[in-house]
Amino acid sequence: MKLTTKGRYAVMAMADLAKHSEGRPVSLADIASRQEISLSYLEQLFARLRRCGLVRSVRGPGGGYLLARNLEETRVSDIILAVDEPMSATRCRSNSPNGCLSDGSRCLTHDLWDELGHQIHLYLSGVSLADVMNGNVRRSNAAQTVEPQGQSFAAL
Amino acid sequence: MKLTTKGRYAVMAMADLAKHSEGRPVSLADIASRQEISLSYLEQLFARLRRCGLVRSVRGPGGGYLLARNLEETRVSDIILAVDEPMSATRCRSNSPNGCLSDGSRCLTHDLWDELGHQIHLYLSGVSLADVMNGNVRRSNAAQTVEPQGQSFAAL
DNA sequence: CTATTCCCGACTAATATAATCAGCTATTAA
DNA sequence: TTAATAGCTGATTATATTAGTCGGGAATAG
Repeated sequence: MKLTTKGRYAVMAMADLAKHSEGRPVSLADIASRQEISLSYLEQLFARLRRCGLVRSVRGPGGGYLLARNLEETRVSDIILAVDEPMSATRCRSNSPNGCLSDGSRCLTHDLWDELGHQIHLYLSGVSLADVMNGNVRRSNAAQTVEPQGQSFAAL
Repeated sequence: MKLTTKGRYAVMAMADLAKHSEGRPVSLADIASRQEISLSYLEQLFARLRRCGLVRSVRGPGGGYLLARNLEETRVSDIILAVDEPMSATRCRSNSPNGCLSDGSRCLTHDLWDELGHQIHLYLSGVSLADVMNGNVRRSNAAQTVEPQGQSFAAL
């Protein structure tokens, strides 16, 4: 799972859609002006969101987009996966479908990226649009096998 | 915390260094050829790693780089933070030092990105180079407040 | 019919990553 | 003292991705 501003745009737009739609379609032009994202760029993003079944479109005047599922079933991970293509597979240049030879064996960091991706997905698939809307997002209780180190994480 | 191939290169290189140094400096040329990364690019990365105190350099023939700390104290998060500059602060265009006004209130997704960054940092700061070397990486027990959904995470 | 809005593909611009190049400095060893 | 090694630096180029633009097309409500 790649984490770029592209996915952020998509989530912002979906949150905006969720907030301003009350059963009625919301036009991209509205979302664009509220979120300050270019209309054409939004169109590209929503094309993907639609293909992935996250939104439904309604054409013509008064048209726009509707959430295809309800708030609780729309997960942030789905949104990001819809618009961002997957990371270039750990950059292990191997072609074997899990091979990843670097010194003859599996490259040292393979499992790390694999597991990191898993962790991120785990977190984001546990957050729905409903959670985002309601501020049900803060809960810092992740994997905690190692004792924390005296160190700031200013930059996150 | 930005997650790009740049940080991956750095972690791969550090893992390689850890593996092939037995108290003796390892030259970037060796790492470059083993990991198939361009030498000059590695030099750029190691310049940062050195400035952040993660490695020590030894010049002259037989020189190269040494880990500045021991394996257990060198965390993956440190390596990535050293080479990747921090994410552009959630793309909230606000300047107020926590403001982030989008509709007049804090933008809807702010806390989400904030918390995601926190989660990622939490995970990566819990993994040391020693863990990477020993394969002590797999342990999928992250925040699990919401029941898992029937859905594949193929792409990570 | 006409305005609205989704839809689509191609194109451009801006930025970041990755790589290259030329030349320097410190250090070892012959 | 010289030559070779290897770190160090800044400037430059190449490539990829993100972000945005443009010009049109198709559906639909009024």
